[in-house]
Amino acid sequence: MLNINQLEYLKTLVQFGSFSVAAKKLQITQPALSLQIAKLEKEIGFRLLDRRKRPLELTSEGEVFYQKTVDILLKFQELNKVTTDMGEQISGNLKIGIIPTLAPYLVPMFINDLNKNYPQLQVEISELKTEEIIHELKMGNLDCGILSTPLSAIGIDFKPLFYERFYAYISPNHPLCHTNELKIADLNEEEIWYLEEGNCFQNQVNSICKINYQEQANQNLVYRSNSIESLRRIVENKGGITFIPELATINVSAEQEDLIKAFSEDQPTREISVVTLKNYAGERRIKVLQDSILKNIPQRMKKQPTNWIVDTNIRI
Amino acid sequence: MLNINQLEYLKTLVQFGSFSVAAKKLQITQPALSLQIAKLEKEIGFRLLDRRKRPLELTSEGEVFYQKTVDILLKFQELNKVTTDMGEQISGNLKIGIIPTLAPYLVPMFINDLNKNYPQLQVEISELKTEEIIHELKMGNLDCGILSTPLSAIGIDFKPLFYERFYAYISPNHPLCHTNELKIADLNEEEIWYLEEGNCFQNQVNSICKINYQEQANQNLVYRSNSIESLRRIVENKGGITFIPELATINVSAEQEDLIKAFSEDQPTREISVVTLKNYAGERRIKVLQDSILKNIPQRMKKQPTNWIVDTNIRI
DNA sequence: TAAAAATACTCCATAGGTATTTTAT
DNA sequence: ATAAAATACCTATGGAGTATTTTTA
Repeated sequence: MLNINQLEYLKTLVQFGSFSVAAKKLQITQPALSLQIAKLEKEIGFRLLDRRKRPLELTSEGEVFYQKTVDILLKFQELNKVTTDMGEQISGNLKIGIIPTLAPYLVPMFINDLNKNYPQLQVEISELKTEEIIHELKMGNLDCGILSTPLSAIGIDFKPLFYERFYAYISPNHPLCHTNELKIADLNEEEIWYLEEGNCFQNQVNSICKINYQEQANQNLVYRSNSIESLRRIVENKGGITFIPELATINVSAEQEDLIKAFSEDQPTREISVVTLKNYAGERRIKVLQDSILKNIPQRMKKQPTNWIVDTNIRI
Repeated sequence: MLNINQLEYLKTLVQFGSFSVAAKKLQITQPALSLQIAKLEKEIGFRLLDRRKRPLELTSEGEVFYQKTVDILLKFQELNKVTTDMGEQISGNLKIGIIPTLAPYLVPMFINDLNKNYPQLQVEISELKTEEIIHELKMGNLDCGILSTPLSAIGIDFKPLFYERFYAYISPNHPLCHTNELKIADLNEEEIWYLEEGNCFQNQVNSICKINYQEQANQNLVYRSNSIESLRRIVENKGGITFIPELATINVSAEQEDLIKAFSEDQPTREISVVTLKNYAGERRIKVLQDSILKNIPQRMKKQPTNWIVDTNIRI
């Protein structure tokens, strides 16, 4: 008789493309995994995987079976959420995906509070880009994501949490460092350091500056980073300008403080939301997360600004 | 660790409202069932059922859990259909619900052919009314239904199979038995024998005759039957008229033949379809059923008539 | 030839059985 | 008082482990 474990095993196996690697992830031995997959294949009467390929590949029938498998496991997780969500105190685990331009600043703000108030709740945080978060949500590998919205992806719901302004971070050697009235139009895009493509923060910066991506070969350093902190260091050491989000302006040294410049008018802002699958069954734990975050961020960031909310341009 | 069997057990237990009855249906002993449900409850941390009620009742948390359970079991059946649908020859089982005004005439026409050509396919047929068929489909207890359409029910697909005319069945003592030009308007609704309410055939008869239901107390016999055959016997013995569907006009004795009267103009017709859940995973076995039926019914019934297709007035 | 998957076997957890007691109408 | 559910205990199937061989990139 077909069982849930076998499906779980199949999913992991397909995800990692190797019996031994998947077995390790599943915390069982490789022979145990081989055996269960073999049993599953015998039960259903056809081969799920082509063992000659490395990494392993699904057969065409296996492909269909695998899709249904992912479906079922999702439903199963829903069931588990329902049960843990019903207990007296929130328990179980909460897997959160957070975009890299937010994670290092936001996580320290709420995580201790959350852990302290809900000691039974096992929190797992992964830094992932928006697309990755959506994908992992749909695969049932995450409970929720914290990322910038609006965003249109089928089967996904989002609830705005707070609003975060964009700031400029300007080298002390740069003339704009001393201006009082910084405007977007004053920025020279040749002097700006960028995040690697695929970060939604960067999409937004492009849209703010109306840049069409093209590699700038006229600089002697091209450094596309995934982290705001890296760019900040570059600006400090090599000059130039970068964009930083509001949460990155909190708890900085006095010298760094001097390099942070708000825009004087028409301040660009990004909306940060919690996203889940539609019909996600763990409402209560999401509420708890939301509350914990809102309790620990500056008051002013909670209300929707009337000015410029920069779209993410993400349509999945 | 929560497993599929336990969910299957829960579903059956809720369905039958008794441990001992459900255990029997599940082909296990009552203690085995009690134990598994107890384990399940321990695992999830709350009581699923109120044992003090008889029949057993779900607790309020149990209600939520049960809904998800039905969901999962449906998905699981999908998976099983996928696998059996993929094998060389069609195998597994096919649970069909057929409305009572169709079943006794249609089933004998195709069942031998189907069994002979697909010996590996275990066919289970239940006579059920339309609403029951829809409900059982949604509960995952049926693969498909054969009933009269059009019908609007969310999550349900239907494919027309054939078209069946309504005939009058008239007592030999009745003057209309000898007319050549029978019209709907000639019928006196006081003389007509009816099926019990809830049969879609009866809805259609009402609509044909433009009757608004009201118990006719002026007769010395009120007999609301669930079967066409019963009404036919009544007409033969007590006189009067009833409606019969076209398939009930085939393979009848010479005497009965004489009592069957077609309507001379504007012949009312019902559309018969195969219904499944949307996204039903066993497409191939449904195709096989369809082909077997179409192969064995009169050629003329297969083409959509231009005249009067009577609506079922079923909106679920 | 080295890493990965399959096979052989051993062990133990647990689902399910029988017998019996407890509970509820 | 009787029927239904829970409990106690036993058995056996099968999942997971270790050791080893076979496969294939």
